[in-house]
Amino acid sequence: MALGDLEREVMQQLWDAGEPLTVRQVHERLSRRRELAYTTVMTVLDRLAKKGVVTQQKADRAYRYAPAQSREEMTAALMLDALSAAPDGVRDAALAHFVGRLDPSALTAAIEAARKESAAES
Amino acid sequence: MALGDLEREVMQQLWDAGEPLTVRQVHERLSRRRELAYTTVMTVLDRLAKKGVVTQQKADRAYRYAPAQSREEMTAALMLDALSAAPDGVRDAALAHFVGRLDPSALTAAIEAARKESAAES
DNA sequence: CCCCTTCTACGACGTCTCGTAGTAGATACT
DNA sequence: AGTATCTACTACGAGACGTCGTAGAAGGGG
Repeated sequence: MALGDLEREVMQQLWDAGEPLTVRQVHERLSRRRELAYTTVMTVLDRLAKKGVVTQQKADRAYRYAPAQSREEMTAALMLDALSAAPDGVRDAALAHFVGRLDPSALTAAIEAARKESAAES
Repeated sequence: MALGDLEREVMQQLWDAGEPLTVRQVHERLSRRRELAYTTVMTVLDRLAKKGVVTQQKADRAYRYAPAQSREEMTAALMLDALSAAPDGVRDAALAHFVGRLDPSALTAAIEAARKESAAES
């Protein structure tokens, strides 16, 4: 599920908003930085919905769009995709390469956070 | 640097071979499973070279193609790309999500391997 | 009741990437 | 000289994406 540039910008707005947005709202926010037709935003939101990365809820007469996943979840999912693209024998080595390239303190912090997370959910 | 299906298959052959291959050699290997024109393989290798994921060395009169990176390195790089696509504030949480979704024993094994690796290179 | 605004639905077009391949031209072996 | 082998260049169809336009439903104000 690779997103295009504009698609990413739109997701950005949805995530930043923290609540479902209408096409008009997204269009307004994007219009602060660049000129875009209303229908362009609509098309992009529609495509994102068809891809399943945003959800559509009818409220009043306008649809409201919300991300299907948090930024963290989507990012983690993309990383997992990249990892699982490697054939079985290579996956461990690839993971080792990856962690080797991380800031060690960031890694331990992440492990700690993940541990807390899983403890909290049970 | 997202690769297409055929591009991935070609990379697979190059990695499996462990040595630089000519267009003809790659073509032969791929032909065992599917029918493909020689020039198709050539085009793909050329595109991969232009993307920088394989290197071209002239040997005799035929080019020989070799992966620019190992499978592990490329996979790790892709994971890092996915991670750095997240804005600063989200990156830590994304990493936590990622490690939370890994098999813990795979993770500790990877950390161990990475530690050994960095110790060896110094 | 009719018009204007607001939304969605659907189609369209240009550009890029990718899979797929043909043809032309260089080069070398026989 | 003729044939095989390689690279270079071009091409084309499909699909993704950025970008919009138009048509048509639906509600609010006069």
